[in-house]
Amino acid sequence: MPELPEVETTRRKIEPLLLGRTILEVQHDAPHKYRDTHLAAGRRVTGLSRRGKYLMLHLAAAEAAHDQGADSPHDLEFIVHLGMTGGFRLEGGKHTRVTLRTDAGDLYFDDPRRFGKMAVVRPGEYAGMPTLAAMGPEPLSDDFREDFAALAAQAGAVKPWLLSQKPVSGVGNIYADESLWLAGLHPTQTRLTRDEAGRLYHAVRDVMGRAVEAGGSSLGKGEGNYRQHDGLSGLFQHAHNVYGKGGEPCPRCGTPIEKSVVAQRGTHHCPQCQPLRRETV
DNA sequence: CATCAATCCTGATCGC
DNA sequence: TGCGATCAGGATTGAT
Repeated sequence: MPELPEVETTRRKIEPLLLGRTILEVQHDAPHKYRDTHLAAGRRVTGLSRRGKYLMLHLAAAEAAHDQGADSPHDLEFIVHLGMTGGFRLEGGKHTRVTLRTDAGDLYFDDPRRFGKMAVVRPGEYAGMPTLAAMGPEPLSDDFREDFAALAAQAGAVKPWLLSQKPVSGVGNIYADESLWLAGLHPTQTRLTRDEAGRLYHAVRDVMGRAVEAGGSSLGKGEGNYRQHDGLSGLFQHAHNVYGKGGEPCPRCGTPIEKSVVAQRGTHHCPQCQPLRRETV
């Protein structure tokens, strides 16, 4: 399930395949999921960026001057969300949903469960994408500061709060569980103290930083799992401490990891290391 | 406004 | 071994 580290890895991997290329055509059969992607035809990719779990191809007129190095101005953004199972491939297959035809070859978007979405918009016009419009700071940027403690002090259950993308961007189910374990916080803890918020801040940065370095997490053997465009796996799944490890001993204290459901998501935590602090009213 | 549940999807896995 | 039921979950929408 692509979260920030997987999307960032995807960005880095497909950048050399798309940068400077002209998109000739975008083929698909689901206009509702891939809105206005026909507008990309005839435009050149001048850069690839990422915001949270969203990938953006910067598009400019094909005849615009070819700047070297820095990203040149663009007048359209081709936004891609990988959903649960989306990913780019060098060859088409059974689950190819979108084909990007370029002047330097084709790139295929595979998405078995069809949760992925695309849209072409004017830069920054995210009215139709409320989560992107209200996106919190990048966890690995200087915009993410410990002053998020002020927000955390007012927050409801901490895991759903993280998953909302508002306090910080790019955290999904896997990295929420891993960050909360590292911070020693119960998934349903509310109204974090300053100390708790500080621990969570550092845990999110640590987990996300290491996961990006590892190329993200690749889980399971099935087709629907995250892979890089060349079929390579990320490595961070080997560093998971709690996700997918219900019943196994906590790496820190040996207590069996508990599996539960929080906010309709499979949730893993150590009852010993991550106790729920009762509100003292 | 905040919280919660339903919805979209289909391959993998589980239970009998 | 087969087959139906269940699980997985990010973002959005609708309900409370």
